[in-house]
Amino acid sequence: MLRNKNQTKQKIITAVGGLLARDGFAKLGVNALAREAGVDKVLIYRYFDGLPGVLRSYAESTDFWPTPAEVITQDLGQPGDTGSAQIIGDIMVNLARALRNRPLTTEIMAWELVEQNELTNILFERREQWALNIIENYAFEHGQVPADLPALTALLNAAINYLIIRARTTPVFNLVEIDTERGWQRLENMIRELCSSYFSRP
Amino acid sequence: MLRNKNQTKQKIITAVGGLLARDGFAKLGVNALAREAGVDKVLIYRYFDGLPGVLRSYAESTDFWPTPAEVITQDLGQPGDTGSAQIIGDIMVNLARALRNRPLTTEIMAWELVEQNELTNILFERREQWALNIIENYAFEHGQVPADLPALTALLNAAINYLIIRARTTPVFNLVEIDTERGWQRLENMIRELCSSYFSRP
DNA sequence: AATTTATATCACTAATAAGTGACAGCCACT
DNA sequence: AGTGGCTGTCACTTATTAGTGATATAAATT
Repeated sequence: MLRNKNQTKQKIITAVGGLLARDGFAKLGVNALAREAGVDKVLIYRYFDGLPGVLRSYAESTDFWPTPAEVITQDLGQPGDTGSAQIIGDIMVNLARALRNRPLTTEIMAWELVEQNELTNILFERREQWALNIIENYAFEHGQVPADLPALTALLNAAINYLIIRARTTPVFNLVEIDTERGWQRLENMIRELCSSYFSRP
Repeated sequence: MLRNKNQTKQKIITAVGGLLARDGFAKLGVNALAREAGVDKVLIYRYFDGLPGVLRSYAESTDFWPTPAEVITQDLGQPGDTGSAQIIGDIMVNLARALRNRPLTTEIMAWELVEQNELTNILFERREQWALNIIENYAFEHGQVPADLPALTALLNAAINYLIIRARTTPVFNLVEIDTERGWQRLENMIRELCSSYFSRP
């Protein structure tokens, strides 16, 4: 027993990530968390005032969501800019790849579909902010937003989220392998093709 | 107490639907089910050998998934046929509408993302079968399948599923209202536009 | 060194879960 | 009428959950 409050708090917060990654949100409870952290559960109540408080702290301590730099690989409106369609397509493909490398975020995204809590609320806010930034950047750099950009990104983003969440437990969706690189290549190609044909429609 | 085995079994099966619709899958357990059905829980074990057995029977007794007729409103390859793009777009929009009218199916689709059981397995099989039919019909009627039809329908289908599941608990996704007719109009338009521009790409 | 304060542990309650064994009552058939 | 089997009820065990009050022990302050 380390008589060190901060270190104990840290152990608890770290254990949240461990539990989520290993057993998923379904098994995340006060007892399990205390066991995982190797700490008495009373301390969860004392230091965090219960599980929601732990989640709040955990949310602040981690960055679930990809950074803008991770997703926006082109300088919009700059010399290298290869055009609207490719930019949006790139962003979506990058988002898909970034999320596929974040099993913890995936887990929380799944959670988000079942119940709302501190973690999922924060994830929600960040995503909305993220979407807003893309729209605003795009509008700013290109003068005007085409047709219904929010609807386009909402659809693609929703598809990506679903397939990534789904891939945790199922290898195939609608005849496409969602657990292999090959399958995701097909999906990425389709995302790009959809963007490019949408932006160059008559 | 009705001394009638079949009627009791029926009450239990019906109660599954009621519980799912009202409280969601998270609260579906043996005790809750017995309470809902107004039946002693021992009978769940005697007649169905536990909860999984009930789910199996329930799955056989209900049709979660939209019928082909509900989704395919055009006669493919017939005089009225308005072209590849519109057909696929129609199918997807119809699917979205059909699912939006099936809160129970939505609930089970959400469940499907969290764990696998008899119910979700059956739903999975039907969906794959459904997708296969569309592909085959399409290939048959139009001679050849364009580019990567499975990837296209997988993406659109995934997007639809996600947004419908999501709408249970959240009104907005990526700046689009997913709990109103107006928001879904935007999404439906985008689905159609994506299909039409994809099929008419150079 | 003695006392106070912060840190961690223990032991418990109350609620709920899945699952089981023994019993009560009705019905049909002998 | 009596017997056997089917239908339903009750009472219980075991395990797990969230949450709380009292207590021990290490560290800091006096």
